[in-house]
Amino acid sequence: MPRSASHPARDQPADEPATKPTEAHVREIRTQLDRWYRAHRRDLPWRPPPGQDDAPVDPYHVLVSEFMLQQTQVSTVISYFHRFIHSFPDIRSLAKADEQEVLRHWQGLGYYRRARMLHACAREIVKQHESVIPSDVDTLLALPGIGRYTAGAIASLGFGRRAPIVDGNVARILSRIQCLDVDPQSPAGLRAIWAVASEIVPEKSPGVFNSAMMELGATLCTPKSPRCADCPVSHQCRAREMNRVDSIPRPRAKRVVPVVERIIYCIHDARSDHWCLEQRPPTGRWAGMWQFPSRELIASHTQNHTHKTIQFSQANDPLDAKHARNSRVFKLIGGFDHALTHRLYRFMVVRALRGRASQAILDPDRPTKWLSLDDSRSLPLPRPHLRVREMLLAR
DNA sequence: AAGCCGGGGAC
DNA sequence: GTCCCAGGCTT
Repeated sequence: MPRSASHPARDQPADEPATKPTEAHVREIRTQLDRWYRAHRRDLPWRPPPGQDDAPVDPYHVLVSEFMLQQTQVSTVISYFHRFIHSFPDIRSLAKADEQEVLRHWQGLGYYRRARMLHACAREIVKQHESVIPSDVDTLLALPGIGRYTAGAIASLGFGRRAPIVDGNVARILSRIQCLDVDPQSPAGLRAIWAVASEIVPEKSPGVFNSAMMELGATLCTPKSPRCADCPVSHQCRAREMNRVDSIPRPRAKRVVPVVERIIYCIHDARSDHWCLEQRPPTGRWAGMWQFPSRELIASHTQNHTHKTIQFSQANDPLDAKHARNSRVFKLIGGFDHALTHRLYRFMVVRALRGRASQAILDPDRPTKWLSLDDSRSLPLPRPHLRVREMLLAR
């Protein structure tokens, strides 16, 4: 790319933003960030012990933690990580585990495809790589569930390889440091950010540097109200210099959230004190997990959902909600909302006695099991159905 | 390029 | 209530 002849002083083409920090800035950012991180970092179970930041870590721990940390905050992951490593201490034990058992350890964490991907990834490593986790980015990228962020994280944090990473934190920090007014979600924005990340990651202790970037984003350089006064690289931050920290990166566009009304049938066999659970299909939301039979109450629609009380629309399900409220077979026992990122579920919970009417609810294409509430703990259930089970146990 | 996929922490 | 998080896969 030729430099602009009309701006000979600039070190960037005139038609592009300044995407490369100067060498002096890069040196200072690395130095300050390293010093700050070693002094202030949190102690996390997949990291080396405090004060031993350059000590080797188990790449398997990095692998598991990075899968769990995709789109998930550190504080949420910690307890799941401990239980997971306790049950599956190494790549072989994970590879030979039953998928339902892996899902059960993921229960409540969300984005359940990650669990199945991690399981498939472990099996692939055992099969293709003699149970040794690959250390180079390209080999890692070929494994299921590993994209360029996770590949770079495993290579740098787990093996000390020089590899850039860009997650939500790094994207925000680099946007601010370079004052990049781009959409960090867009391909163009991501290209620019990855380019900066590639320049800035050092040869020496790249894992410490990458961890430091994410730590900074999680604790100081937050989306709102960043604590610039405490930031080790505030003097290298162009957004700070331009007084644009609050507008970079640009907030993403908000979306309308559809409301989905569903009815959950807790079908009880009084003789055995067993309850009916059905398995969800192998794809889509909560894939492969088990639930109390649930059916849509009304077609999804968007609406203002600010009311506190559960108000259900006119039912069009086969049994009719009015019937469900009043009959001897069906009894309304509660309702609650469950918010996902792109949907709001409004659940009505009904207890049903096992019989012909309740049998009509079941989808013949879905596997079912009749279990005591206690025994149902052996199955992976989505969060709303964990809640339903607690409702039944409390009765 | 856009949609899909959970749940919760922090405010 | 809001925003968004140690993203990747599918279409």
